[in-house]
Amino acid sequence: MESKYNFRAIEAKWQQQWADQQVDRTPEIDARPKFYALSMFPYPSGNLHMGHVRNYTLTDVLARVRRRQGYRVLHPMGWDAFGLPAENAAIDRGVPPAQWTHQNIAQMRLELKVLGLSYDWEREVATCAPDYYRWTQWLFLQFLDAGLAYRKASKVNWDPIDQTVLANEQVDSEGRSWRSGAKVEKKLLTQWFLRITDYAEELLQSLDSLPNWPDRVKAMQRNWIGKSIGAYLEFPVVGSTEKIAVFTTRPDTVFGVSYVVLAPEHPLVKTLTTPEQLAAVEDFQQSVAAQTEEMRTAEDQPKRGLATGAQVINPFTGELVPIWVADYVLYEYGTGAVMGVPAHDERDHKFARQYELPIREVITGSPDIQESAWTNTGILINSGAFDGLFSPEAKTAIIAQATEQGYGKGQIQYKLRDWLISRQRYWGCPIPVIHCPSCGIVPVPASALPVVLPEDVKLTGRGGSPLATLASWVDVPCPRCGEAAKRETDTMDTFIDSSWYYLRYPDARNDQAIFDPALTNDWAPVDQYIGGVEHAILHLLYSRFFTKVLRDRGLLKFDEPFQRLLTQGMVQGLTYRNPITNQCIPSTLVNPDDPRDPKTGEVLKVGYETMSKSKYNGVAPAQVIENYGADTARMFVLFKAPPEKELEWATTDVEGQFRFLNRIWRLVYERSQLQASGNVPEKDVKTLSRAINIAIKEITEDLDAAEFQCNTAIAELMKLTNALTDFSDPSHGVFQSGLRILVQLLAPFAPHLAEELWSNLQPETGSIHTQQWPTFDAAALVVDTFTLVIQVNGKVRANLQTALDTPQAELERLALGLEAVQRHIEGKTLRKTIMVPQKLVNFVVN
RNA sequence: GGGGGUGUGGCGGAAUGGUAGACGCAUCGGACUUAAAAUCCGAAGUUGCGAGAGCGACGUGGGAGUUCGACUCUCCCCACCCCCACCA
Repeated sequence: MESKYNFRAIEAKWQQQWADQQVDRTPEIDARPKFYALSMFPYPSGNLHMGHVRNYTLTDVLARVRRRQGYRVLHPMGWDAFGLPAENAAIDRGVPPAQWTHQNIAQMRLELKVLGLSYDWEREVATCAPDYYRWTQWLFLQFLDAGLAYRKASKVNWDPIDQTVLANEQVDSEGRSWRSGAKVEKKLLTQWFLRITDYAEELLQSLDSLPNWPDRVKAMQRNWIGKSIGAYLEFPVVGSTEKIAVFTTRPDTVFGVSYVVLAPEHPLVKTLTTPEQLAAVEDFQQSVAAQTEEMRTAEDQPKRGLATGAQVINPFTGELVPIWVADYVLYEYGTGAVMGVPAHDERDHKFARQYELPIREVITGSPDIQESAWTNTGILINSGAFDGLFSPEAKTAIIAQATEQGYGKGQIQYKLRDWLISRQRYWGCPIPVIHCPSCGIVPVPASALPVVLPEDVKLTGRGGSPLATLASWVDVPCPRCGEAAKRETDTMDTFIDSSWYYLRYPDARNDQAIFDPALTNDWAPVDQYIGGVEHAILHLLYSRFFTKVLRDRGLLKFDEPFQRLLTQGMVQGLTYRNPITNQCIPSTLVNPDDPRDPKTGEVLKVGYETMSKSKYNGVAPAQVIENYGADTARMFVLFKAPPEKELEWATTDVEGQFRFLNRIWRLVYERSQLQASGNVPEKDVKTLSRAINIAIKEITEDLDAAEFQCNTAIAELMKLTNALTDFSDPSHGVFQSGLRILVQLLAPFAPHLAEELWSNLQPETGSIHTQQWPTFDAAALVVDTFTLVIQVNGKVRANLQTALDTPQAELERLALGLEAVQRHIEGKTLRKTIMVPQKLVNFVVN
C-alpha cells in the first residue's frame, strides 16, 4: 500500500477492472425484491455539468446501497438525443445533426464513466437511434388507433422571413424571431395533437396516490391541469338566433350580470356588432392583435374594451344587457366569453368602474360594493326566487334551473390543453403516417417501421419543414391503395421521446417489441426518480399520461411511472454582478476582498447563482476530477447540502472533502505502522464499539428511501473516522473491525477509494461492492451510564453521569443535592418533578 | 392575485417536544519545520460579571398560545425564494 492517496491511479485501475468484470450488469429477475433507480437522462449538449454530477451521484449512491442490501437493482443511463441544438449546429457549422449528437454522446459517456457511476451500459438508449424511435413511432400508432392522436388547425408562431414555425421560446418579448429578427405572425396550420385532456381528471386525481412526490411538484401539476367546477350558461342575443355561451365558476352571481364580454378573437364579435359600431370594433380587434402575449397579460395592464352595440337577454331575469369586447377575456380558455358581474369579480369590477357599467350586489357581505368587489360566498339577495340561499346551495339550484329550462348546465373546465406535438423540424422522430389523396391519413404499417430519418437533408433553418424538401423521401405509394401519396413531414415534439424511455430500459435490446411486458411490469415503475425541478410539469405530466394510456392498451399493469420523486436543487457558483449594468464579471478579474468592476470601479454584488457560461460562475466537472478525483467530487456534492436544496460551489469545501478522504487513507495506511500500546481500558473499547454501531445505524437510516440525506450520512462517516483516530490501540480487534466497517460504509459515496482500501484490508473477500451492507448490533448501542440532564423550570442547570440502573428516587436525590441545582431552588417550593427515564429530570419550583 | 417553500453562528448546514448549533468550511492560538506547505492538537453563538477557574443573562425572522419543557405543535404577522397567473 502506498503512503499517499493516489486517486488518479486508484480510480483508473478500478474503473477498468469493474468494466472488465461487468460488475454493474443488471441481474436476471429472481426472488429478491427489485429496485429501479433512475436519473433523468441528459440532453447530449457536449459536456457534463455540475448539475449532472449531483443528479447522477445521488442515484448512484442509492443503487450501490440497495444492491448491497439484497435488492436486484436496475440502474441504467441513456440520452435524450433529439432536439433543436443539433439542428442549429448543422446550420451554423455544417456538421450533420446525427454526427454532432453522437460525438457529444461519446464525450459525455466518457465523463460519466470517469465519475465511477455504476450503470448497466448494456441498456443504454438514445432517442435518436432508429432502434429506439422505431418504438416511439409504434407508440404514436397506438395513440392513433386509440383515437388519442388527431389533427386540427392551430395557431403557431410563424417567421415570415425564414418561412418557418418557431417555438414559443424562440420568440423574444417583443414578438420577434430570435434568428431573423422578423416580427412573428400567428399562422393557422394543421397540426398533430395528443388527447391528453381525456386523462385530465385521472392525472389530477391520481396525484393523491403519490405520497412520495414533493408537494410542490404535485401542486404545480394540479395548477397546470387547472380544474374548475362551475356552469356553462347561454345568453340569447337580442334580434338574432345566436347565443353567447359563457363558463362561470360563480353561477350564484348570475342575477348580478350587467354585461357580457367576448374575447377580441371570438368569431361572434363581427357577426354581432351593430353596423354603427363595426368600424370601431374592428379597429379595436386589430390593436389587440398587435399586442404581444406579454403586453396583453402584463401586470396593471388597464382593461380595454368596447361596446358592440348589441345586447343579450339574461335568461334568469329577462333583462337586456350589453355585449362588450374586451382584451381581458382570453379566447383560449372556457368559451372565450364571460358574463360580467362587477359586484363579485375583481376584473369585472375594474372594468365596470372604467366604463361606468352598473354594479349590482347580489351576494351579501360587502362593506361597500361600489368601492370594491366582494368575491367571497354569502347569502343571495336581489336574486328572485333564489334570495336567502347560501352561495353553494344557490349554485346547485341555479344550475338545476338552467338545465331544466335548457339554457345551461353544470360544467367542469380544465386549463390543460391537448398536447400539440407537431414540429416542422428535422432532428426529431418522424410521425409515421402517409397522406393519400384517396385514403386520407394512412398509418405506416408497424412492419414498415421505423420510418427512418433521411440523412441527406440540407438544413438551412428556413423554408418550413426540412423533410418536405426531400422529394425522394416524401413521395411514397399509399400503403392501403398503392397510389402516389406523401409522407407526413412533421416530426414529434422531443418530449414524446422522453415520455416512455424508462419503460424501455428493462428490455432495451428487444427488436421484436417495444418491450416484453413481463420484464417491464417486473422492473417498472421506477422506485426512485431523481432530476431537476424544471421538469416538474411537462416531462413528468407527459410520462404519467403515457403510462396511463399504455395501461389502458393492456401493456402496463401500473398507473404511475415514478413511485418516488426527488427534485434536486441547482448547483450554484459564486457570481460577481455589477449592480448598475447587471453584467457578470469573471472572478479572475475581481479581488475577492474588495470586489469591484475592473472597468468602472463599481462595487459588485456578490452572491450565488445557477451556474452558466454567461455568468462566468461555472466549474467544469472534468477540472475538479483532474485536481481531486471523482471520489472527492462525489463526496463534495453529497455533503455540502441536502439533495433538494441549492448547492453552493466552494473550492474550500471541495478541499475539505479531499482532506477527509486523505485522512481515511492515512488511517488505514498507518494502522500497521503503529505498535500496540498494550492495555486498552475496557471503557474505551465499549465507546468505540458503540461509535461503530451508531455509524452503521445512522448511515443506514440516512440512506433509507424516505430520508435520503447523504449530507448527514457523510457527517456520520466523519464522526466514525474521528472516533477511530482517537482510539489508542490500532492492533485491537475492535479497531480493526471498525476500520473495515468504515470502509464498507464509505463505499457507496467514494467507491474507488473504498475498493482500494478494502483490497488491502481484506483481499480474500473480493469487491467491496458485493459485500453485504453492514448491520448494527443493538446490544453494542446499550450504555451502562448516561448523562442525566437536570433542569429547573425547564432550564438546564447541571448534568450528571449516572449508572443506567440507578433508581428514580436516587436520581432525584442526587440531582437535588447538586450545588448548581440548589442555587436555583433555594427559598422556593418544589411543585412538581418531571422525570424522563434515561434522559432528564425537571424540577418545577416557584 | 393564487399556489408551494424557506427563515438556526462569519458561511454550508445538524437536531423522534427533552443539554440548540452535530459534521464541515472559514477564522484564531499552539505543536512540528531553518521556513513554508502538509499534518496534528486546541479555541470559538452573542453578551455581562470575574485576574482565572467559573457564574449568569440572552439566543433558531417577529408576536401570541399549548406544555414541566418549543427550532420542533397551533394562531397571527414580517422577509425572501420558486411556480402559475386578467383561467372567468
